[in-house]
Amino acid sequence: MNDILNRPVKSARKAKGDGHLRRAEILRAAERIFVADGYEGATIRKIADEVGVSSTCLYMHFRDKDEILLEICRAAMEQLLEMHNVISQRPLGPVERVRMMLTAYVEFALGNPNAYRLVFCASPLAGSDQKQQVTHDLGVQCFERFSGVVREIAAEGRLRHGDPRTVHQALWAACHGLVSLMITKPSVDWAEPEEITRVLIDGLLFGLIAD
Amino acid sequence: MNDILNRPVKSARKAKGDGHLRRAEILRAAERIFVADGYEGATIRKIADEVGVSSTCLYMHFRDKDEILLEICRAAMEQLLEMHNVISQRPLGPVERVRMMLTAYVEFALGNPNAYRLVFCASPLAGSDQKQQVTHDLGVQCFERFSGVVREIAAEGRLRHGDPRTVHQALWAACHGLVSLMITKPSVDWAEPEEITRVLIDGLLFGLIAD
Amino acid sequence: MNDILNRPVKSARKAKGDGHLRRAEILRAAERIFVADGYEGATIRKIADEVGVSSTCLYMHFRDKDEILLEICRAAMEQLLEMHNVISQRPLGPVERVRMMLTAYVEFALGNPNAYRLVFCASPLAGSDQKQQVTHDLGVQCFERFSGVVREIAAEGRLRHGDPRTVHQALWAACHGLVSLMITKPSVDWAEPEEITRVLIDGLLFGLIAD
Amino acid sequence: MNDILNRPVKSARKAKGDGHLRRAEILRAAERIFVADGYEGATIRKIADEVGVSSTCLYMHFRDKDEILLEICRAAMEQLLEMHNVISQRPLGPVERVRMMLTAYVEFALGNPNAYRLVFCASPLAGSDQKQQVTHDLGVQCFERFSGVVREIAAEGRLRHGDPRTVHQALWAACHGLVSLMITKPSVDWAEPEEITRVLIDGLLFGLIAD
DNA sequence: TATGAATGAGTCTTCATTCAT
DNA sequence: CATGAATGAAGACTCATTCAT
Repeated sequence: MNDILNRPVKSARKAKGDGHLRRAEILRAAERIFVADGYEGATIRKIADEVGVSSTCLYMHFRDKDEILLEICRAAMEQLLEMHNVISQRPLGPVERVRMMLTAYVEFALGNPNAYRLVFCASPLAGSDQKQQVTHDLGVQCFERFSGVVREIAAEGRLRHGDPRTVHQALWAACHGLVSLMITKPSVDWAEPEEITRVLIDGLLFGLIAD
Repeated sequence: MNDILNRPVKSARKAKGDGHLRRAEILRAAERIFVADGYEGATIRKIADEVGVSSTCLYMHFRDKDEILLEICRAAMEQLLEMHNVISQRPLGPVERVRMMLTAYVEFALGNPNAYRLVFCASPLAGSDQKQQVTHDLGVQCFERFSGVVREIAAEGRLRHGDPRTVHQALWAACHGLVSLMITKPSVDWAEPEEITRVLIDGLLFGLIAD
Repeated sequence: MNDILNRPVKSARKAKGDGHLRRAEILRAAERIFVADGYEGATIRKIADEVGVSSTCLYMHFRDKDEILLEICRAAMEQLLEMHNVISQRPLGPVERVRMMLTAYVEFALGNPNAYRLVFCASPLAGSDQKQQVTHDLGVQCFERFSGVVREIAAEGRLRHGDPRTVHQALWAACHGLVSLMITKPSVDWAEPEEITRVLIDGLLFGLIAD
Repeated sequence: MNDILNRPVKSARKAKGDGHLRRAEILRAAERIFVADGYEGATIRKIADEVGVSSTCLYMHFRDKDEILLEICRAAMEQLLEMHNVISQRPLGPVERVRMMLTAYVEFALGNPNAYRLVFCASPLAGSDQKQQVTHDLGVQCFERFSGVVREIAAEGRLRHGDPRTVHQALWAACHGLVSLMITKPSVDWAEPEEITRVLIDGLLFGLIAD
């Protein structure tokens, strides 16, 4: 599959690295499978095969299946949160910051479709309590980042309709819709991502926020 | 060996009717389970028990599990399409018709969350080819309904930004985002459905379409 | 393995009987395996193989592994209890009844070593709560049968040492010891079962009960 | 290839001593676990964790799991045999020596319930050949200790019933029954251990041996 | 002497599906 | 039209054991 044949074969067993690497390798494989086959389809065996190790081996690095998938989410979401932190501290007007945040959100999601889906598209009905709790928390945490800046705008009396919470949720939802559809319906003849993102966000901000 | 043929057929279990009714009955039961437990949770056994027949019996009416769930989707989507048809023929301006369509779309999705999810949130990569094809077709068909009316608006030169396709996709995506988030994140403290729907759609239309 | 080749082969699947028989057949096979390999060694697969069916098939007749083993115990213990009931109602003196009961107990155990072991030799630490409860209840129920008749003897003032409970427990324990050792240590050069049973019981009764 | 010999042995983990001590340490840990969780519950991992070393390490001191557990039994049984040796050499009448031996046997078993169980309650059919052989030998060896003294009594013509072998086996069996029941049925409302032991042994000796 | 990493065989259980009647 | 009985493939997970260092 890769250039394994060129490396000096030291043993029948894999001896790739020292633990830390193997863990990361499993996470990458799990993410690929999860992306391709969904949560239920991402079985321990498939992941193990993809890595090229035994199923048992996964249990040396993760307590159980959930821990693997959850770890994927956590890692991805942290990036998103960090991006929002950076934007928050820029010396810009609130509308501009919201625009940047939403744009970053869309870009992030399109660049990390798998993790995005696990956190934002998975049914809350399915899966263990633990999983629910973690994905829910991640989602909410992320969502809350928009909250402050929208309230700033509201404080300036610039909301055309609705209260801050409603506007905040509507903005988030619209962006989520764009990315989730583009991810799950790739066969649709979508407009250029940047173009449609701009149209959607500009339209929304123009429609909801007064000068 | 088995004198069952001589006994007056008076099934202890069910004597509902012949065939057509049974099929519908299965669909209703399957929908209930599917709504309650999601796709993976809707096992053949559960459905059969809910109907009160043997698992084998389901296979007399449907080829396999997918066919059952897909049939549920098809039925649901037909309602949505029909609603759009009705709206299309109303003697109203195009913007008004778009507003009604989007509103109806959101209401429909919130009222049929599981069918909606199967069609619009499931990964297109997962599942059987048949399922993929069907859900994809249903989704696209539904999406196309918006297309005409947006082009009408564009023909009147009223689009503030973007070409008709982009606007059309943005509108759809925004509504999809609202419903899919409300469905998958019920624990979020959502604004009133009607209020947020109105804010989102009005904001979008105001932002994207000029008078 | 057996004369299966001579029977008219009707189908690749087994079609032995109508459910009731299969259940009994599984119980018999499970008992054989359990006897040979102990509780942990009696795996679902081994039992299924012994019966000649798939593992899955066992789950059509029993909820889980415990239910199988427990059913074996229950059935066996009922025989023992019934024997004691019969003896209780004989018009004999209490010492004679106790002697018969103990003798019957030993004979039963030697004739049903497997079930006996599951109920009386299995560690109370191992296994599910359900299993513990059931085997414990069976054991206690059985043990209690001796209780009444020993109290009768005590009421006649004929106990040489100890209170009724102590004597009762000592009698039971001694018989249990005999059978459990004969079962678990077959390689010991045991005296004739009837002879040693008689010597033990007569010795005990003589030693503990005055004329 | 391995310069470990040149390094100053100063294990970061444990520097308890060299080999002999570690072996003993493992045995103690294994016994704790074995006592708490039974044979099947005493996994290699648990034992290793209890000691604070890796699982692999156990294999440097013992061939396999059985060897560990067997060693525990052997050690325990040696104590019992030693006790019997001491009693044998006391200048007492044979009946008195038998009484002391049986009492010591019961006390020992109640004090070492899990070792006792492994040797005397485990099915001889289950488990590896090695284990069978060892536990069997231990059991028999222990059993034989009673033999001589009972023959002494018989030589004095004091057996009320049965031949020496039968009486010998009956005595042993009764004591085994008491301890094995008390061990496996702790929830029974047992009489005081000393009281019931005395009643059982005195009753038996009185019933089987004439003055 | 000890380890971290890995394995293969095995555990129970559940699922969609099919056969013979 | 419907069933009871059965199946094979797969699920997650655990165990004793063994490499290479």
